[in-house]
Amino acid sequence: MGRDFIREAVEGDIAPGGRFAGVKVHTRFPPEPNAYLHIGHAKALWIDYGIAQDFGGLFNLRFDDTNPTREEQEFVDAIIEDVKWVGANWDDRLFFASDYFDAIYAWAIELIKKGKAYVCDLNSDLVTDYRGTLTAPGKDSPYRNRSVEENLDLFDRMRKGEFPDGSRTLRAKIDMAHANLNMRDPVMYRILHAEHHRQGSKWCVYPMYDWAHGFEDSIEGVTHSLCSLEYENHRPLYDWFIDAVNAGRSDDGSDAWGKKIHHPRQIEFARLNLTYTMMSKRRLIELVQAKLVNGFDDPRMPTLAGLRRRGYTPEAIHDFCTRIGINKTYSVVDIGLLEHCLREDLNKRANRVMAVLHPIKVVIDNYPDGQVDEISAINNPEDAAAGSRKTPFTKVLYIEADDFREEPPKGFFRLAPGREVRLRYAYFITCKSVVKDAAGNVTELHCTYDPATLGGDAPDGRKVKATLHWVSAEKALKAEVRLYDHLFTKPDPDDAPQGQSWKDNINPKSMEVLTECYVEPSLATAEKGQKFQFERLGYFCVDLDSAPGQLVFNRTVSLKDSWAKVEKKGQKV
RNA sequence: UGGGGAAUAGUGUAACGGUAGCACAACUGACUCUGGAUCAGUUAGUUAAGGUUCGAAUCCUUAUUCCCCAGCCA
Repeated sequence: MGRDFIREAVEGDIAPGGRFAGVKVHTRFPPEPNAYLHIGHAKALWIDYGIAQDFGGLFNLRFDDTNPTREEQEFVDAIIEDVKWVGANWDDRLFFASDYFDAIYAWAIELIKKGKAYVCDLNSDLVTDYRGTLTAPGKDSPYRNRSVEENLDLFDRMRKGEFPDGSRTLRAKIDMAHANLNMRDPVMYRILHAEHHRQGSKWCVYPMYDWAHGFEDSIEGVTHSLCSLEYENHRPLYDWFIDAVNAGRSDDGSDAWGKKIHHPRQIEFARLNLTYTMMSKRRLIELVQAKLVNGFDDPRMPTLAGLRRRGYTPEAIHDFCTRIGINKTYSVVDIGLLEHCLREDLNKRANRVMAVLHPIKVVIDNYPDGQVDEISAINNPEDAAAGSRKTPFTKVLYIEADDFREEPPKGFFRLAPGREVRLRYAYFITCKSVVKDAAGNVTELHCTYDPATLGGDAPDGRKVKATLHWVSAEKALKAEVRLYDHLFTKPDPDDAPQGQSWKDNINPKSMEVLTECYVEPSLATAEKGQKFQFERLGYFCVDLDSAPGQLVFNRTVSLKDSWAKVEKKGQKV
């Protein structure tokens, strides 16, 4: 019960009498190494890997590197790191489509010999012309009926590099009038005099994805080729190619062409879309190249590298992938769900610390000069094992500027002239007076504290309505904090008026850098990537740019802020 | 106007002829040394019209809407 449609199909396939009865379930994640992985890939990855796990099967990581003009080693390395980080385990099954080029080439020769493929001299434009349209049938290439011998000779010379790029292709002989355009004599090989990141200059012809992909899965024994919806129209072609090779072959290998090759089953599902997010690889590359973000691992990017740097955890991503489910319906998931999964995970594991992002100075007038109280603070109320720590309290402190209002609006519980509040784990303080600069801005608060309230409770039982976070002005560490917001201002970045584009919807305030922040001294030894909850503010992690004495934090996600909601509502009225 | 898919609260997803459920969001309230967390509750849905059936989100028919396909990209 509650099983997704793919798992149901797999279950049927491996059941007695099923297509793969008695066979071990085998899946794969087949990225093209031409960009960084994003959260949408994590969904696909988690489906592929999760199904292999659930059925006690095998999972491969395979790079689909059939186009040397856009693939690079940099992306291979980045993808491996990302897949590892997400937590999918391919054991020793890391493969490259390019390692199968010889086998795939041999099958192409076989199809030529079987009269099912031919060398076509039409150039790119003419191939398009001959293909017809969605509603009109195409027409046969004039080269469609070349002899097997001529095709073999020409294809061999294509491989040897005798012809320039684009001058000829090897095509499958299917049906130029087919209602499915993918079946109108698709190109199997194109001539490309390009250096391949693994094959060097060995090849002058490269297989097209459609021709190669089914064989890659076949070679690896993949039972279930899971992919996104746009490949649904291609499935009949993959089946045709495998069937074409298997024609003249038998299970025991006694037929003319030998033994049949494995025929995987492809199942398609809808790719992930997120509100306020762009998932197109092309556009993510564009954002990076146009320097609209600071690289693929910019914490605002939906790339796995970006999410990791932002402070996301693999566990939050797993939870998210599980919750969104699998289907064939176009859908856009609320990014709030991703953030919810993150908060839920971080709430359990991130230690609490105090940090003041927009400091305002507080002087405790009746607190002895030079005195330091080591205040005991709980590291994580959700995890008793996390223990506690000491944090210094002194006469001069910083609190959040937003936690004080000279004229508090209705519903504001925090500090105001004459009001008493609690400083978390420390003392009750009462605001006595305010110091302003020439422009009338509040620069300093003078308060008194009640020594009897050490630890945060009043012996006389009196209550306060607010608890504020604070740091010692003298002992705190100065830090840089980067606040992030959605990269786009609209739930659908493509929602732009006539004449404008998605780029006009980029959020100009997606990053705010605060350089005057103060964090409690216990953070001096925080390591890159380490995650914390800054009490009452949100979850933060130490950025890659951080250095000892030069701490830099990223805001991963804010805490839910019900006061902000109340205040907002008050403004509307 | 060709072919291939898909339609369930605002969003995502269950229900496989038998009480339309869950999660996120939103809104109430309780509790709280984080206006956090937690807990309790509320609002809100089967694209439409016919048909089959004791009974339909589910089966049939028709319509509507949305997505994908005319790279020598993947």
